Amino acid sequence: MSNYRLRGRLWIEGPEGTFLGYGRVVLLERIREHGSISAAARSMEMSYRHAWKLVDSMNRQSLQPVVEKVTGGKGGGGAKLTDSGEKAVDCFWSAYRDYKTFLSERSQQLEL
Amino acid sequence: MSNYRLRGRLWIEGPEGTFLGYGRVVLLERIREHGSISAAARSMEMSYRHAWKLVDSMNRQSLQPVVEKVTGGKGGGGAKLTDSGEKAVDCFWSAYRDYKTFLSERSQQLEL
DNA sequence: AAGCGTAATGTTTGGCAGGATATAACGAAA
DNA sequence: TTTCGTTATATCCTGCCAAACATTACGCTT
Repeated sequence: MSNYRLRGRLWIEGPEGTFLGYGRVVLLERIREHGSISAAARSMEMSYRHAWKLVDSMNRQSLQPVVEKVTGGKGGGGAKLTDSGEKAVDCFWSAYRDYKTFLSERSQQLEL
Repeated sequence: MSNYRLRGRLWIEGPEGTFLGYGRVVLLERIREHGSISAAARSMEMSYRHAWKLVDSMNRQSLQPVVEKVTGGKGGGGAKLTDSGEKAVDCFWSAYRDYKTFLSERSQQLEL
């Protein structure tokens, strides 16, 4: 067995650059779990501002928004993952799994 | 056809982190072409310092050095790609080709 | 009307990777 | 012994991006 292994990063590119990546998808799942961008950000030690920008970027690049947001109101508002968001999450994880498989298999064939 | 496509980065990881990546391999090829680290760096608008560090990192992580260096002497010295370096370059490009193919094929299957 | 916690957005700060700069060591060739 | 362009290495400088901080808007609840 070799000292070396193949590694990489994967993302889905949209009109404005990155649409979905590992961190973005985890953020979406946290939003689903916590019901707000701010709670999701806190839960993963990300600044609210950064989280908000990521959500904004994803929504801008998606025909249907991935996250629906309510500002003001009971509890100050919140955010929820849309059906389109769920689909995006699934789509990314599916590609991510295949990608991990590829890296793992191709790693064995490294000749050095 | 979708507005989205899969993109990624690929590298070969060694004991100290990145061993070979796209930029590093191009640097190795430039060294083969120009016969010195400094000329190679100039040719790709990379600082000598940066290029030197990359070569040093690759050599440290390889059983056999990928680049042999001569300091002083005719023309001030120089550097050449070793057989081991050639093999490393080939190995990376081979994996890179497969990676590109994977990304391209998997991109078509994106459902969003 | 006041309070609450969130969304939304602007401004400032800080960390650090890489570039720029400087200088020494090197050794063949003239 | 001088010259030359390279390798080798330390130190300073800078541009960028994320984090930190600050503020406003919002609308339901009480």
